[in-house]
Formats: sequence, C-alpha cells, structure tokens
Amino acid sequence: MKTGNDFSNTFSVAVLRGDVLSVDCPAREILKHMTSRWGGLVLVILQGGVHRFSELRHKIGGISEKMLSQTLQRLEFDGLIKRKSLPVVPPHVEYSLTPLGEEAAEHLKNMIDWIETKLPQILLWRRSQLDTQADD
Amino acid sequence: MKTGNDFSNTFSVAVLRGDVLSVDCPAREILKHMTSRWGGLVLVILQGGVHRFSELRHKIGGISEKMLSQTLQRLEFDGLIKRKSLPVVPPHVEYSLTPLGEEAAEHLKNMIDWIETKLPQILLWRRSQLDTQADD
DNA sequence: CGGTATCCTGACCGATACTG
DNA sequence: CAGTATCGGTCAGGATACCG
Repeated sequence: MKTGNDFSNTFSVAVLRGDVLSVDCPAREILKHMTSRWGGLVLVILQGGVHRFSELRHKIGGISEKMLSQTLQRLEFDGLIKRKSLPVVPPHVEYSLTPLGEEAAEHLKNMIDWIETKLPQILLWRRSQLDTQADD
Repeated sequence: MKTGNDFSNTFSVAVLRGDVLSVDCPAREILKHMTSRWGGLVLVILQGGVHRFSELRHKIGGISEKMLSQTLQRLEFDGLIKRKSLPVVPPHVEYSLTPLGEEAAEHLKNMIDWIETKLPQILLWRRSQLDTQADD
C-alpha cells in the first residue's frame, strides 16, 4: 500500500487533551483530515447513511478515485468511518460513520450549512469591496 | 500586492444558497478559507478579542509571516475579520472578528474543542489498529 | 512593527493505466 | 466494483531578504 499516506508518526504518549495551537500536537492532524479538501464532504454525505465507494464518488463533484480512497483510509484510521467489505464478486464495500464520526460529521454539517446560508451575504460583501477599490 | 492571492474569480451571479457538493460553487472557497491550515486557528484566537499581527504570530505555533498575512487577507476579503491600521509609527495594526466572523469562529471552536477532547480516544484507537495489524 | 517580494521545495492532487 | 501504481503538474507554504 503506497498512496501517500503515512500513519507511522502517530503519537505514543498519553495525552489528556489536545492543543491545536501547538506545532506538534496530533490534534492538528485530525483537524487536517476532517477539514481536508474532501474529508468534510465525505463525512457529511455519510450522515445520510451507508454509501458505497462509487456512490460517494458520484455525489461529490470533482473528486478523483485516488483522493476518495485516500480520504476514506485516513478517516477510517482516525476511527471516524467504518469500512465493511462484503466477500462477494464483484466486490461490494460499504462505508458508514462510527459513533465518533457521527459527532465529527455533525460539527462539519453545522459549519457547512452556515456557509451555504451566508454565502449570498459574503458574495455581496466581496463585490462591494472590489467596487470600493475602483472608487478610490 | 502579489502574495499568491487572486480574488478576481469571485462569482457575480446571485445565489440564494450555496452547495458545497457542486464543483463550482464559491461556497467551497469559503469553506477552504475557513478550514485552511491556518484560517481556523486565526479565527478561534480572535474570539479572545483584538490581536495585533505579532500577537497572532506568536500564539500560533509554526506559522510564517507570509502565511499569516495571506490568511488574514483572505478572511478579511470574505468579511470574517476586520483590519484596523492605526496611523502611528511604528505601525500598529489590530485584527478583530466581524459579526459574521464571530459566527464562523464559533463553529470552528466547537469543532476544535471536540477534537481536542476526543484526541486521547482517537490516539488509542489508532494504536489499537496498528497493534492488530501486527497480530495478523 | 507589520508587512512584501522572491525563490524554492515538497505535498497535494488529477489523469491514466492496471488489478483482484 | 473498488480499488492500487505511477507519473507529472500545480500550488500551498517555508526561508530569506527587504521596505514604509
């Protein structure tokens, strides 16, 4: 397996609570996985229930198989999603959220909902700034 | 000004609500800014009140001046933070959250708090997976 | 102090081809 | 169907030097 992932540098010390502001805290890594380009989208979609690989790929506009695979592996490694491979041919693999993943997805969903709601307002603000630039 | 930013492709059409799953929706861009490597951390720190450039730089472990500057500019452009430059010498610049930014920061904070809390559990799970691998 | 400009590297990511 | 392997391009982002 060599797709760019490297789980070897997982912390071995006991940690009571993470601190994202610290350079070396593994919490940064979790945050990175959850907020990576595709990570959040995958989690939010899985809130809708179990999905197969190809279902995820089609729901997420623009994702490549490679990145979907990589994203799923990282989130599985973090314990946020569960992979269930049915021993049939052709292969049938199902992805779902773990309890931990449900919580993670909920946070992401709230944020994404907020963004989608506020988008018009933000776009308006952006334009007004560009216009003001021109006025000066 | 040429630090890698390019705000020119801002959408001009009216949008009632964003859709992060669409390839071309600008909501993806906002999400990207908020969840970029440094964006979320800046927003959460600014929840604690007004900060100067150097204060932010010192609180966030590992950030470079360039990335802090770039991050601040993008978030300002999105209307999430406000930049106030005092006309004194030596320069004094204050960054704070806009009302919109407060909301954004709240979402991020919830998520980061959750991660920091669950970190031990996740780390444990990760290790158990690696151990199981060895057993097989 | 609060930035920019410039250069540069490696990680991210997409395209394609291939496999169990 | 559900991936992996490989290649190559783009771009985020770090280091350094410089400026108002």
